Formats: sequence, C-alpha cells, structure tokens
Amino acid sequence: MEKVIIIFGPTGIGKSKVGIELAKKINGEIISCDSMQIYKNLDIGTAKLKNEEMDGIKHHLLDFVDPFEEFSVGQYVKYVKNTINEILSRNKVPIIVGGTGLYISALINNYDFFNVEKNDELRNKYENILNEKGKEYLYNILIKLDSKRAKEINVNDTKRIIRALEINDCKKDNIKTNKVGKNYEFIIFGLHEYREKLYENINLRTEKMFQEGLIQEINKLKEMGLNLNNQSMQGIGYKEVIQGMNEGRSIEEIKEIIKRKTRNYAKRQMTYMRGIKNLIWIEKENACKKIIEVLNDKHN
RNA sequence: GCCUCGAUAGCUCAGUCGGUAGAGCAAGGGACUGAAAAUCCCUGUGUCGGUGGUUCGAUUCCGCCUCGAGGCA
Repeated sequence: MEKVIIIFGPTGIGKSKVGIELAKKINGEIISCDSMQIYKNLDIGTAKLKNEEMDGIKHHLLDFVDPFEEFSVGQYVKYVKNTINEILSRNKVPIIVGGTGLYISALINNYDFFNVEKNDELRNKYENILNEKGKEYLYNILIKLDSKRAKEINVNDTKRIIRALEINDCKKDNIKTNKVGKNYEFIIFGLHEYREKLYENINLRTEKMFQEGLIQEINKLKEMGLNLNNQSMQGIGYKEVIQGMNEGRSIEEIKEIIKRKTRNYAKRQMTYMRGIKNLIWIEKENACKKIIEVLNDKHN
C-alpha cells in the first residue's frame, strides 16, 4: 500500500512549517486540509502561506474555490483522492497538512456520505418545519424515519437533524456510493504543544493579522459583494470583523473576540485529535526530526 | 460635606418577602458522515465588599466603615 502522511494539529501550532521541512527531506508535496484556505482572496484571515514561504514545495488544494461558492466535505474527499493519486504517480510522497478534522476523518475512514448532496429545497422545507413547529417536532420526524441516526444526534443539533432527514429522503433512489477502491496506508501525526504556549501563539498571530491588513482584506471582500451569508465569511476573523463593525465595536474589542474564538476552535481541534485512533503524537519541538524517526522505524 | 444607587462565580448580572444562591459568557471535558474556522452535549462552593447589631438563624433587615457610579453643594 502506498503511504500517505497526515500532519494534523490545532490552529496556530505551526503545521505548515513542519510540513514544508518534511516535504523537503522526503521528496514530498503538500496537500492542504483546511476548509477556509480553499477560498481565493481569503489570505490574511486564514493565515494562508505566501508563495515565497512555500520554499519551492508544491502545495495543493489551496486557493482554488471562489469565495461566493459553497464547498463541502464530499467535494474535498474527491479532490484529495485525485491529488493523492496524482502525486503518487509522480513518485512523490503526499503530505496532508491541516486542521479540519472532518475532512481528515472523511478521508481516512473512507466516508461516502451516501452520495447525497446538499439539497436546498429539502433543507428549506425542514427549516420551515423547524421554525413553525419547533425542534422537538423536527426531531420526532427523524425518529420515525431513522431512529438509529436520531439516537446519535441531540434534539438541539438541528443542523445535523436536517442533514439526516435530507439523507433519508434522497438515499433510497441513489444507493450507489462513491467509495474509491484504492486504499492507502495513512500515517497520521498529531502535533502537540502546551496549551499556554499555543494560546500565546494564537494571540500573537491574531495581532499579526491585523497588522498585515485584515480589515482592508475584509473591506475588499465586502466590496466584491460578500456578506455573512456566504460560507466563506463564516471563518473566524471574517465573521467577527463584519459583525463587530456592524455592532460598532472597537478594533480592540473585535481582536479579543477573535482571539477567544480561535482558542475555542483550537480546543475543539485537540478534542478531535484525541478521538483519532492510530494518531501518533509528536511534540512541536523538532517535530520534523521526530516524524522522520517514526517513519524510519516503520520502515525497518 | 450631603443625597441616591451599586458592591454576589474569572467577567456581565439575576435572586433570596430572613433558612448560606443561579443565568449568559469565559474555562475544562466530550461528540462529530456533504455549512465543520460550522453545530451540539456535559461540568457551577462562591469568606453573596468589611464590620457590629436584631434574630433560633443574615448574603437577604438595621447601623457604621471601605471602594465605585451619579447627583446636590
């Protein structure tokens, strides 16, 4: 089986650098796994690498979706698989670097999502039911249609309830899955850093984003016609700036909110990491060296 | 100097007609199958500002003190 390396870690830990260092040493190419860096024109707020920072290493799945477009895990999985195969065909090592847990688990567990795509009509229908009759009512519909799935979801998690209903409505006439036959050997590394240090990095990074012109970037995006309804504007930083300015908050206040939300997010990512079996924990210090040691051990 | 209003969880505040308290946010833990930087779940002992009094019992009522906000001089 062909090897695919994954480097997973919370925001602000410094995954990108580790990935590049590793790519240089093992003849690899980077595949980004980040639900916001996929978007064009979202650079500063997503802490996207600049070309010169890539240091000659090829990066994939960055900057390829229009910020007006919606994107989904299912699409990501198709793209990564193609990209992995393409890299392997050139006898290079694919190194997936990122922090979007669902995208990673979808890939390594080969989720097929029942081949049910987003269906606005159905979502609107259930959205209306939710607004008119309440979440208990909506949840009861799911219990009747798919009690097994219902048990896995909380009544309040209406987003998941609606998706479950959507799947239920669509999958019967579309049982075919898009599972790819090919299997890879995933070697998954999880970067670890002491929380205090990580949070400090997050604070510094947020300040840096503002210095580099986050506000200007967002003003430009707003001029393009983007607003809070766009999926791309749900990213941390973008959402808070737009909302904060609407509410008349000061820049300092907005910064603090962003730092806090980013910390919350990093914490959730760490929870996600703990849940991945086979994940090999690597201390942030000298991470690349340690990864190579593990890879060599596996070889022998 | 006088008057009024505050002082309760890390923060913002609710409440106890006297029987030692609870929300939101934060924090910590968890979940996660097409919005995932999203969404959701679980976890609340804190000299109820200090001090004296009334009372079987005070964070709650009364006096004084300290600090803060506002008003009048």
